[in-house]
Amino acid sequence: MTGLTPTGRVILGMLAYGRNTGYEIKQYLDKTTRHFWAISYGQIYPELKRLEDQGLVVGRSDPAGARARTVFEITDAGRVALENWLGDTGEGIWELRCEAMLKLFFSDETDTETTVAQLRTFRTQQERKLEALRQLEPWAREGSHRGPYLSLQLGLAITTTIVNQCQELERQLTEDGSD
Amino acid sequence: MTGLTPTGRVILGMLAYGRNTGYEIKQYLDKTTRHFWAISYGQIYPELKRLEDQGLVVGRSDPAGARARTVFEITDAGRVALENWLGDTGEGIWELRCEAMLKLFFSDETDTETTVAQLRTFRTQQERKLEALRQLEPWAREGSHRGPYLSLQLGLAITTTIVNQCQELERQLTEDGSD
DNA sequence: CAGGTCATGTAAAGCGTTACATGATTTT
DNA sequence: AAAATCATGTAACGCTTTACATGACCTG
Repeated sequence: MTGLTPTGRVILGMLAYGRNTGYEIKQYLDKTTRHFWAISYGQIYPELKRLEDQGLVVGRSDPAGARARTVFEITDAGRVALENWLGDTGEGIWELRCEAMLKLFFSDETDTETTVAQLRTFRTQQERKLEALRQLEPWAREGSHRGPYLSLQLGLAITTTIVNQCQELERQLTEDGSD
Repeated sequence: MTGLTPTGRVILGMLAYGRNTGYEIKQYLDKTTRHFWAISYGQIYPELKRLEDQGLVVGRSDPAGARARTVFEITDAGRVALENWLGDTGEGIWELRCEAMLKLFFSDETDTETTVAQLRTFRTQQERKLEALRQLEPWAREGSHRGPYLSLQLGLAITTTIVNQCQELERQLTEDGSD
């Protein structure tokens, strides 16, 4: 009945949160949900069209001067679809794809120094993410929406743990390189 | 130069770890790397063929009775490719796709009870994962390989944090429902 | 006037899952 | 004899990224 794709759900949510052009959706998404749900222009524009075909959004041309611009709004049917999704307590998508963990898993095929170097690269990557999330904190706490702050807390907890655990593993590997 | 796809790298690693049929690779992978890197039969068999075309693995037919079976082995060139990958300290793939966090992010479009219910579903899912990881621990610790245990420690840390943070958020949401 | 940002879109390719199809062997 | 496990594979479909293409507007 829903027919709503994962991407469609994000877009509907973004529209409900007042982001109303494809461009603006992408900007906001890159700032916020990118850490746990990324999408690209290649999906956004076709999906907006599909959602309009389904009557879940309406777009009207609203050029800024000579620059083309289509402003979208969520419809009542769209709101119902969004609420249905948010209310569905079935298990949702959970996918982790971490090449660093894969390398760690296969690290018996290489030497300890290389593995430590891999861990450091991974930790640096995650520290950068952590920094980005931390800079988001004031904005999320002071905003009128509670959701972004809730999800940010989860993101911060996960990323902090990864950084710390990498450090711990680095320590383990550099310590007992003796036996 | 590499041409090695992400899936190809996993399979090469699995072969190096002594898993030598498509079926056995899938079994082992479902037991271990599934938590941070999943692949399906639909990728394994075609990829084994591609790797053979590239000279990175060799397969020979080794039927058990009348049951067809192809046993693969990693070649010297395959070992080189594997080591190149493991030695490459560039940043690897990191992708998280978490619908629960997405729902949390958009939770201002629904009521608090629904959000708490979502958190509980998510936590239950992660608790199940945690249990599966914990049952893997003795095997990983006592095995001849160190890598699986290292990556398991990371997996346990991440999943534990998710479970705890969900609990904390549930507490936050059920407490200050008063103001 | 150059560089950055706003804004929209498409095409091709790659990646991956799901569902299906088949059949032998082993365990209960 | 049924059920589980071993074992291999394909086809269709869907999702996503990357790269490309275009052009207007704004700021220094």
